[in-house]
Amino acid sequence: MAIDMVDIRQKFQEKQYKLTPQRRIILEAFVDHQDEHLSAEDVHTIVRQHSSEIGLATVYRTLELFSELDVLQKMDFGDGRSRYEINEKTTPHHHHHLICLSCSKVKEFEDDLLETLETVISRKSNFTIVDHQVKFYGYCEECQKKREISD
Amino acid sequence: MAIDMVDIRQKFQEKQYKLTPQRRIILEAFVDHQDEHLSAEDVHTIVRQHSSEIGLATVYRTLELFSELDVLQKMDFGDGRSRYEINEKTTPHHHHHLICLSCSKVKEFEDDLLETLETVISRKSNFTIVDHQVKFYGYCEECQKKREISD
DNA sequence: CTGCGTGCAAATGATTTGCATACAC
DNA sequence: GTGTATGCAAATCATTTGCACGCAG
Repeated sequence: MAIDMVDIRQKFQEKQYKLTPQRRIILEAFVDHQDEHLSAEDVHTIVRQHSSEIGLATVYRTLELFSELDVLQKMDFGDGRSRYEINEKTTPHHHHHLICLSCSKVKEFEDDLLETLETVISRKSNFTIVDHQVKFYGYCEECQKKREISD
Repeated sequence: MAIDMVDIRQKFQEKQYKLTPQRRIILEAFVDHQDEHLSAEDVHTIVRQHSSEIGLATVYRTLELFSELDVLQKMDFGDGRSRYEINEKTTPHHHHHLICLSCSKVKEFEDDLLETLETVISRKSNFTIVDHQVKFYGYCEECQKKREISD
């Protein structure tokens, strides 16, 4: 569940990156906010509370860096900003995102069914699939109830 | 294959929208560039060649309008700009996008398998699914060949 | 006519970048 | 020490918006 700090430290050494306090703090923010899909702004806000000043530009640069190192995964829910989450390399389970059209909350759904589809596509299209991203749009349980009331 | 102009004209009348030359021309751009996933800039460029000046702001407003009317479908391939394609309402087939990580070209893949997955999700998560978007990232046939050569 | 549509320029919002300073290794 | 990181402010890029004018119905 937790991040493998040893692994991360190693990746940093390999690439000659420095493990600065800012980078640690930003990483911490993700550990403290598991499964929350934080945006750069979100991270910046969180980080400012915990500690001193970290420039927004640094947050962006750090998020980019962690994405390259596969520590974080950059994702896009179509709300005009990039969001990030910890990349759990230990769990090969791809999870899909259920995006509520009403309250915009994002839930996750564990599933491996897509592997089948990938095989079909690879075969039919001669397209080598490396990764996929699936988003389902609809209405979450809470918003469905609200809708029933207001209708 | 072609757009149903009668249908579109009707939608416009219903909503009291005007079918201006600009709007026609922009629509034409999509007819002339089927399956090409045009961005606002793309449309603007295309349109400028064919005819006189159409402001970029107008292009944006028009694309937004057509999306609302379900004439176009707005999509996001993560390249920092929205892209649009004609919404073929006649074909209920959802097609998925295969995005090449090497040449960035986007191919399409027809498939209905996801309906199964939607049912599973709805049942397990109490999430009412309205729509989905699936993107597969990988390497297209051409780029695979190039890779073999350069490796 | 009349209000919706357009073009232009200016505003916005997320993200990036240049540069002088600061600090991890 | 030395080159990478950081913070700040300015730059960039896609998209949006305000406003006076133009034209489709």
